[in-house]
Amino acid sequence: MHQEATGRVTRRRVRTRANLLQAAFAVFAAKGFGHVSIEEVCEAAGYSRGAFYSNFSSLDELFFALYQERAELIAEQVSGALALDGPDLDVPAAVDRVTEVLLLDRDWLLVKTDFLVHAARDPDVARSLLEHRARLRRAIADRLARARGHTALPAVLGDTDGAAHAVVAAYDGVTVQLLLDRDVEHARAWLKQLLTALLTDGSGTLEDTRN
Amino acid sequence: MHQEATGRVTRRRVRTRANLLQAAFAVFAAKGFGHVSIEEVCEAAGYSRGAFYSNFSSLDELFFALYQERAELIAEQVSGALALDGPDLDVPAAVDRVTEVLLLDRDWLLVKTDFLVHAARDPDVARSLLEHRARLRRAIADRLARARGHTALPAVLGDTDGAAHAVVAAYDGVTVQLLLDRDVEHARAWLKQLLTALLTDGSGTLEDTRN
DNA sequence: TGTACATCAGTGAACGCGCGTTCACTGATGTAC
DNA sequence: TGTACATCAGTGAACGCGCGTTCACTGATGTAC
Repeated sequence: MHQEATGRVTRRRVRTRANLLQAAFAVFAAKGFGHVSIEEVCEAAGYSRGAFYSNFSSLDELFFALYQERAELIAEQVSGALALDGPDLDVPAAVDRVTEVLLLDRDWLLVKTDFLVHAARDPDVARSLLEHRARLRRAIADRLARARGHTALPAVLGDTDGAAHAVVAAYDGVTVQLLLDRDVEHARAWLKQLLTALLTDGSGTLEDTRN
Repeated sequence: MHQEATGRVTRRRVRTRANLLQAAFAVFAAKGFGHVSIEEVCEAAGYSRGAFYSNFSSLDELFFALYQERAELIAEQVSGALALDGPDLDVPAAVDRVTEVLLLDRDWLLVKTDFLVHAARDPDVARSLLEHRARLRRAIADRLARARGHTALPAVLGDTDGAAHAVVAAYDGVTVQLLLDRDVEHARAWLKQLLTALLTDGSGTLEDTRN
């Protein structure tokens, strides 16, 4: 690594690292990880290239740190949105709040998808991403389990764990469409519809939100 | 463009172009579009860099041509899988066949996802990808419409068009998981389960196919 | 709190490689007779 | 079918730039007293 064996971390270092990560996020979102040079990140952050090498050993390492940081943030927001209802879950309200968080930031969706294709080619990175997704699913499944009895899940998906899987798949699927058509409102409505369809017994017809 | 105004296209040219595209596909799949140089594509195809410039003006242009070609191929296979049943659609059988085609080739999923992040940053490319997706959805919706009455669709998704949207979203969602865990059998079972859940009224519980 | 000193963090110049791009050339292909 | 000629397609050397990587140096930061 780059800090000495003492484990000493100065404030300056923390600040520089944060600045580099923030600048990298913007540059990655704008141009795509594959088309970004170390030089560009440093320029955007206002540092020389030496500063980069003092904090990271490669763009890959920075990208990994960046993803971890942001994914952690999102995971907390989702947990927060799921926790608001007290002990019993109000499924439609929770769907609304989670949908809001998940599709808030196009830049994040871009960077997240860049990270996906990156992880798809590196088993170690993939494992870490899979673990992150598994944690997210577990949080959803746990929350759904607490709501059972109040709102019945459709049997086709199996248990709450199956439902959580389906929620994540729906999120990923809607993300793809949103990345292409840039229509956030439509994506949100569509995701709400999908999630509601998946999480409630299909007794009510929803309004049509498609193009 | 690169051929003269005459529109004359020699066989040699066709062959070279096809060789370059095929080599590019392999190289893109292995390393990712963002990490591939023109030089690498030429080396893989066994041509000099001049040959590349004689056929394409940039890697972006080649990538676009490559995507169009392959996507067309897949679309035909899907259409074929949907058409096998004669006038009336056997939903479960069709789901099996389509699932088989869609998740057959990991390399294609990788390249396709690379193309997605590429398109997400270029509105012109995005439009073309959206049109391709719309065509695919229309084919699905048309086919579903012909099966109605035989197999009822769940009302929550709206009409056949809504169902087609959901099918594509499910495909995209499962693709993400497959890219990470590389478990094709699991992905296939999971996609079948999702599609069946989406396309039939949820009266039967399917076996559990998750990890 | 202030000063002296040691260590650290970031600078910016330098080096060199990979590769994008061009182009004069030559062997391959197609056409006319 | 064969030959002569014109045009085309791909070659490979050359140029130069962008940028990854290194490193001696210096201002910044933290510590000891």
